[in-house]
Amino acid sequence: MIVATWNVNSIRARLERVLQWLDRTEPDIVCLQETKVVDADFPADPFRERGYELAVFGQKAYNGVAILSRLPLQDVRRGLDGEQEARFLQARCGDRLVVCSVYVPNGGTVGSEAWDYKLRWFDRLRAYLERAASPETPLLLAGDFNVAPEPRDVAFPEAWADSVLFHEAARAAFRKLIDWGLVDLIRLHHEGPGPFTWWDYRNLAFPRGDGLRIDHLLATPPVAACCTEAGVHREERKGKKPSDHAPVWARLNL
Amino acid sequence: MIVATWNVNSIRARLERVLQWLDRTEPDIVCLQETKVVDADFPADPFRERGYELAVFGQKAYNGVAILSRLPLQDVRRGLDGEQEARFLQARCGDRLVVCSVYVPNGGTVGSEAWDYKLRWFDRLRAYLERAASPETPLLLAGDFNVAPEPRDVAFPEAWADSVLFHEAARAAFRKLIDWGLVDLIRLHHEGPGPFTWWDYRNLAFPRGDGLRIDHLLATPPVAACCTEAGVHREERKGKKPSDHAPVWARLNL
DNA sequence: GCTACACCCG
DNA sequence: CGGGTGTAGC
Repeated sequence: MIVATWNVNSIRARLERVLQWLDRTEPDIVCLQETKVVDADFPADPFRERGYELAVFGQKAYNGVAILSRLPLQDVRRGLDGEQEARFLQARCGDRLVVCSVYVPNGGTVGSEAWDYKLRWFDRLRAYLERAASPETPLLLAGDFNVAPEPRDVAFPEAWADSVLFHEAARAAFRKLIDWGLVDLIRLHHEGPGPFTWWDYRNLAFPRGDGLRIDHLLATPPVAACCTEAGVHREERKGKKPSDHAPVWARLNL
Repeated sequence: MIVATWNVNSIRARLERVLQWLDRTEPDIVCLQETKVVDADFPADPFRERGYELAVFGQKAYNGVAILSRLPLQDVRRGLDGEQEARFLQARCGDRLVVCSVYVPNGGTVGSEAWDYKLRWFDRLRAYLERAASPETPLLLAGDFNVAPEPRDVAFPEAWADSVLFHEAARAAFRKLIDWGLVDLIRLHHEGPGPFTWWDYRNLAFPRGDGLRIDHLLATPPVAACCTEAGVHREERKGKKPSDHAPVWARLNL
């Protein structure tokens, strides 16, 4: 089976591209972020027509997460410890695999209130895992973590050193999450540098090759053990009306 | 030769549709209205590539008129008696034919200040013709006049009787303009009702057939005498991203 | 740059 | 409804 995550930067603005990618990729499970739509307006029908069950958790203008699954979706949990922002959505796909679609706060600028919120959000996510999950059971955390964990995850690390996406404090928060018991599926199959998953819309970042790897598929060891392949669909950052993020995918021999 | 007028409701939003229509229609002269763009941002290159000379007169958010011509453009005049609003543009196309792209004020609501301005604008246009033109020389006034002159120019005349587009005072102002010495080229070839040129974006006006004929090709007798055919490209109101206006065209055996 | 949003306008 | 404007967020 194929699992994937994609920050689509508005599911309504991106619908045609997402559907075409879906038809080409045929993933079994997809986590979406920044859907930017309230649940009543989520364009569910084209996904249902393609055989997916949906769990959606949206809000008015920002954020918004969703899970598409060809396996039966159950035990849906919306929000991290009952927060109102639509950044966390969990569901069980099929018998055992628990999947979380995650959109970590960007952090604004280093030192801001938003920055504090981002670092705390990592702590709260780790606390949630400690209390509600176990590294021994099949769990997939997929989403936009807004952190490039290591220098090889940044095309020009020096230029990004003080940014919210690569600041040492954000990387430390990400590492603490990993240390709970998660495996970075991309790094099982790619040494790097890259593959990158995000290029700023501004400053010609994509043509200049100024990418970061901030979208991740993180899984517990029983899931990671059966990951045979993983990658990034970089071509989705090209052409007309791309998201600023590319999809990240992994093949699981479950 | 073919002459045409089209209120495009933003040349930037409509560019692809206008170019495709141009390639299919191959008009020699086109008057555009509601280009909604300052001259520096007018997308001139695709028109030049197709063999047109351009005269443009635009402003920031509203209005904006342009003339495209395969014949040499000369003697360009911008604005009606030096007004700032981009509603009038005149040029000579080729040796003798003078062409004006005209965007008459809508008029807001009957009785408003905008309504007064609309009626006066017609007076000023007539005064301009009296002082600067002659019914004996080749002149084409093409544009959105925001007036349906007669009941046969409105699909549901009773419903529109008190509107700014069909109010008796607006029709009288239009008639006075015609009486200077202009011929309505569409009415040379169509008895009506219709053909209509505008359907409100709101209230499902197009599917309900609720159209008005408010865009006109008005010409002096020497031009009208060689008009062999005229019509409205109603299909341009269909499909994706249509303008609310359809192009009006005429064939001149000049 | 490319999303949203609110507002103005026909 | 579908253009324009501006502002905010990333």
